Amino acid sequence: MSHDLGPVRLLVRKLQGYDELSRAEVVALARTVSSVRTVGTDQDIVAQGERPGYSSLLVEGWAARYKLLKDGARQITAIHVPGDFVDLHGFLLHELDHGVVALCDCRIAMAPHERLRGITEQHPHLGRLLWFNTLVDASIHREWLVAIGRMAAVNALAHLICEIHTRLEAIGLTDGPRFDFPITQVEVADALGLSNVHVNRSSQELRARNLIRWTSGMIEILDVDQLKAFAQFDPLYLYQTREPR
Amino acid sequence: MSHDLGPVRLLVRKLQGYDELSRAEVVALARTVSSVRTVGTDQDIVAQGERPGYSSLLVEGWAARYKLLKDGARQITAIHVPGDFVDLHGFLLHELDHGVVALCDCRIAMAPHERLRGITEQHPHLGRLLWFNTLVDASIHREWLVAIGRMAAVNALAHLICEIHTRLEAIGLTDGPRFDFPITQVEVADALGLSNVHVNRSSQELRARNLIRWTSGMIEILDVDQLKAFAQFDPLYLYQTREPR
DNA sequence: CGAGGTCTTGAAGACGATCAACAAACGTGG
DNA sequence: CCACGTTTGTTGATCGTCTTCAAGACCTCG
Repeated sequence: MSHDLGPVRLLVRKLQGYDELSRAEVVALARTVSSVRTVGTDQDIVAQGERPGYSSLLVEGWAARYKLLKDGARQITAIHVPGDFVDLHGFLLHELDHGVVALCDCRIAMAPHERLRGITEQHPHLGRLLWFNTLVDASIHREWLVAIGRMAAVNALAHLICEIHTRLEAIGLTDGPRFDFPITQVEVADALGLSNVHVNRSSQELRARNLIRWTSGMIEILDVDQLKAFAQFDPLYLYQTREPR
Repeated sequence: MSHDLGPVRLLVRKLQGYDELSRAEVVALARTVSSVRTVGTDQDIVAQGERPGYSSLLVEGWAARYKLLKDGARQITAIHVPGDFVDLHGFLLHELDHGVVALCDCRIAMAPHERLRGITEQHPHLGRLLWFNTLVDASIHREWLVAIGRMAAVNALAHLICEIHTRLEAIGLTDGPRFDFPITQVEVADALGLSNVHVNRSSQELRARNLIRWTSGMIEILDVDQLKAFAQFDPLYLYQTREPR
């Protein structure tokens, strides 16, 4: 059943981790998505202030939501991996308060807002799962607020690594404790509200503590339990539990 | 029409700022809310990890979502004012990843989750507006990430003051540039990821610049335009525009 | 009037930023 | 396959914002 779903394959897999999906719902979801396009590294998938008539589903590649300050500083507010909608909230918000950039070459599927609205009318349960999906985004925002606001840089970095690993695991994109991490230290810095220099030194500390290995676009967690403890990482906020929603 | 709505009065007013509400929808909303209870200052409205069968609507008073770290540090991830659902997301998330505390004496109305589910089944448009409401929460989270991650303390504080003023204005709880601000500097510090000492000094700077007056639980903005410029405050992220959703 | 919370102030120190330079890795074209 | 330029990662030195600790002033409410 997980074959041949095309662009929605990983999304379906992720949603099935939240609640059971009926066959009709899977079909409805697959029908919601139209064409697929590609976006190159560092290109905007959606620009800030834009009003796209569709939401973008990340099929392949990594992306980030970001906001710019007047002095050019950038804050990344979310990191997205395959199976994530990068702007499902655009369906109801209409005008986006942030941009979305491709962190590496991406394949994007488009879900027209009128069809999403159709789901809320004809498939209330599936509609609730999409709503749920945006609630997990918000939950991740809150966790990042804690990391950025109250944790030391090293611990926040460890936390981010735990989170990404856990999210990739849910869609089958990990190789045990190892996973592709195709983004730069500058981008991590913009996500954690730090300077690139300090991210570099923090990552060195994690390596010196033998918690991770991080080379050429790939991270390996050497001691999962210790890293989680160091980061005070509790995966509850990712809500990867199957319950009737 | 805005009289006699009881506990949902301010919520209805806020939602009407997002989109038109039909009479039937207002009635459905009013019927969703059952009893009202009171919660005293510093008491938990919802405890972290709880699974309440209802969502809490703040009728009167201020509240905050927060998370605690092991060393006792607290990060406030959202500040709520009357008319806000403090945990509408609990409807679908079930277990809360954070606590909610009353910042002053509060009156809380309860919306059972089964009735909220009924709204998504029988009133899809109203359901979308509730979804929308949680999307604005998430948008505020993102803006806070920017403030905490990339702005200097003084500017972040100014930004928070602009936000609260704008949100209170939408529900008619401002007196021109003045509004009740019934929370302590410690609580502001926990929201901005700062120490209370630094919040104190930052607030002094805002006062020295003649941007605000802040005395005995009340703030007055002395120069709205200058304060907004200083905070780089753009209210778009609050989505106070009426559009078909 | 007293007590506890809140605000304010000062001094010292830490964490992270900034600036600048260099090394390593990568991709591209010759 | 190598040469080259560009991006990314790394290091050192200095600086600044914010934290911590501690004490005192203020204020509010019983």
